[in-house]
Amino acid sequence: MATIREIAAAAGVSTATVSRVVNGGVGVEPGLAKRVQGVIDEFGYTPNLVARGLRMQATKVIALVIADIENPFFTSVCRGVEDAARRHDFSVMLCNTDESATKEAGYLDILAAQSVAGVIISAASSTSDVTTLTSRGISVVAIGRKLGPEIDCVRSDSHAGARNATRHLLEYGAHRVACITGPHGVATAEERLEGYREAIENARITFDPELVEYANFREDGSYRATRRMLSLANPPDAIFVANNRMLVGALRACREAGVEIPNQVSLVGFDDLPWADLTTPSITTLRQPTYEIGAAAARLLVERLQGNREPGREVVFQPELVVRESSIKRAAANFKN
Amino acid sequence: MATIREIAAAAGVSTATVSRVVNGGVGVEPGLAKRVQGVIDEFGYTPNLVARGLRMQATKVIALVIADIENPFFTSVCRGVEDAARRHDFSVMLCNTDESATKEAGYLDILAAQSVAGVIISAASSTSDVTTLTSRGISVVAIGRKLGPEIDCVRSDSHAGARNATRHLLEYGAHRVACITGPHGVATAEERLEGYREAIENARITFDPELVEYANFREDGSYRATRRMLSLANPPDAIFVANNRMLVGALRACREAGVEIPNQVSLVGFDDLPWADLTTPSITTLRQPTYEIGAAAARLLVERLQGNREPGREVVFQPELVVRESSIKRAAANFKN
DNA sequence: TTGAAAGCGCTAACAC
DNA sequence: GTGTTAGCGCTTTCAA
Repeated sequence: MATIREIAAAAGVSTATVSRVVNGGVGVEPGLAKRVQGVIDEFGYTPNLVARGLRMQATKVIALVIADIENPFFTSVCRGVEDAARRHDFSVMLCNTDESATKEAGYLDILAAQSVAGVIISAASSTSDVTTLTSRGISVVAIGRKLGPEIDCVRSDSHAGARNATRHLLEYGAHRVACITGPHGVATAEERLEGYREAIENARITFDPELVEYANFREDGSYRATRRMLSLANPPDAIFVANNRMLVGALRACREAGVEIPNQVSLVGFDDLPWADLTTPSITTLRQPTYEIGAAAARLLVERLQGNREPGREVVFQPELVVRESSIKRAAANFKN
Repeated sequence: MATIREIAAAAGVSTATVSRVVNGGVGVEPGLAKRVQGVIDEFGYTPNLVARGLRMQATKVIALVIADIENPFFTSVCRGVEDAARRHDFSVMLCNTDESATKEAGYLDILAAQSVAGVIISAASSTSDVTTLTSRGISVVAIGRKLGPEIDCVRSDSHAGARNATRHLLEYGAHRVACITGPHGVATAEERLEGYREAIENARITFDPELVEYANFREDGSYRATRRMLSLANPPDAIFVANNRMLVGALRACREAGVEIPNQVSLVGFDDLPWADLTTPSITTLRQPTYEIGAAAARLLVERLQGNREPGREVVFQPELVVRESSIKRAAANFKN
């Protein structure tokens, strides 16, 4: 691989001139620039990004740290980030923490040591510590929840979404609504539970702890939770499930138990699914603008990298309730019509 | 952020000694090593990976270049790669090419310039050129198809899988089997079509070009293809769909057309889906060991990085036909029982 | 066993 | 407008 020195030698100029040409050619006499560019093309020279990174103390890489790469929510966010980043010549390094605080901390160390330009993070838990990054001047944008007063954040309104979904279930004929939420200490999980609880209390229904379970945001967690709830002496007639992968587990548990959806148990999930309209019954979900969330996060980050020094900004999206068949009990639906 | 010089100064030793301690402490007197380590811990020093990368002309990063991050196949492969890579202290940089040769070429340039240790690539098309990487001594492992005699490859047997799936459809009562495959020039797409064709010809059925369509490996492509086929004067009574995202499109088109599955049209998809058992009817698919494919690719790559110089190796997995409801016509099923 | 010093490839003062 | 040169932080001869 050619280095800048070889190009300089071949073109009969200094490395500084080559560097200038590579970086836009400002302050280089056009004729010379053209000649140098010719040599660059001829050799197929590309600047060594590692050397440039060392010299500049910054790279053109932004990292995206997500909790679960197998969740369509995050992959869509990722596309949003990537498209926006590319427009500003950043490449995106994706790190998957598997919802583990340890893995997350490991990645943050590596990212800091790699001098990434900035980090977009969907923090694993409330104990997540991004000072590793911020203390070295690496900009951070949070997805999902606020990490601090000075850290930009893009999120959707989990609280309102959960409240609306639960109210919807109650309005459409459910009397005993359960909630399966994510892990303790995870902001989105807690907020969604809180929204559920608020809707329950607004409806003057006594909150029943038996109908609430913290699970792991994966299929297996909600599968077990749903099985338990269905075997209760007084089982729920509706379940609000706090993310999309858990919805799959709940659906599977209902199927296996021979429980009819929505007539015996209604179902609403948080986060849409690409196939939510293809099941029988189709699934009512809270849709979030996933791509836009990613794009907004990247935009905020790029602005920081371009020198923006405003205090921590926050972009909040409203989830949209997409009503499908899984939440409309027959009797209630008839009643409504 | 502390540098090696500051640590050296604080410990009263040379940077060489600090470097030795950081890298395992061989050849350093144990007492000294301990003292230096104390200072390192006290300062929270972590070596600058960019500087190390420049000096070593190699980083501890491997890149995974995939065609479609929204495809569960790739995300699962990704997890396999990541877990295997982490065990050898590599971090994984994920690049999504969107099935675009241009994006792919751009990423390969960047990766080369970043001196990544190695690249695992699911090449976008047959024109993919990895010499950018190999000419700089960067090891490459291909996923999906062989990129050259010296390049390791991990793939599943698309040809056999497609043949089996098509034969299965014919055995279970279909007479006019269609095939929706991926883009022209994409190896997996061509091989799956070829396997389909072989099964058709083995069954002494005349190959009908009307029943074959190249689409884009996404929902919308197969949606359009399915609509066209269903409106044919002599429509198919079964469709073999060459990947999982396209299966969704086919399913949706059948639903909208009011076509009953499997009795009017049977369906089989290549690649399993996390929810293939949850639709009504459930979907017959060819399951590939996705996680293992990723893990195997990472293993091959790490071996190369550790000095393995064998000629190009190939690991081939056999897809498993998971028969569910979408491919068993009622009459035929009765007949079989 | 330890240290001095060169140099990885690049950019940006600064000098001309 | 162009060149000289220092130095980013690290590893690694080589000498002591």
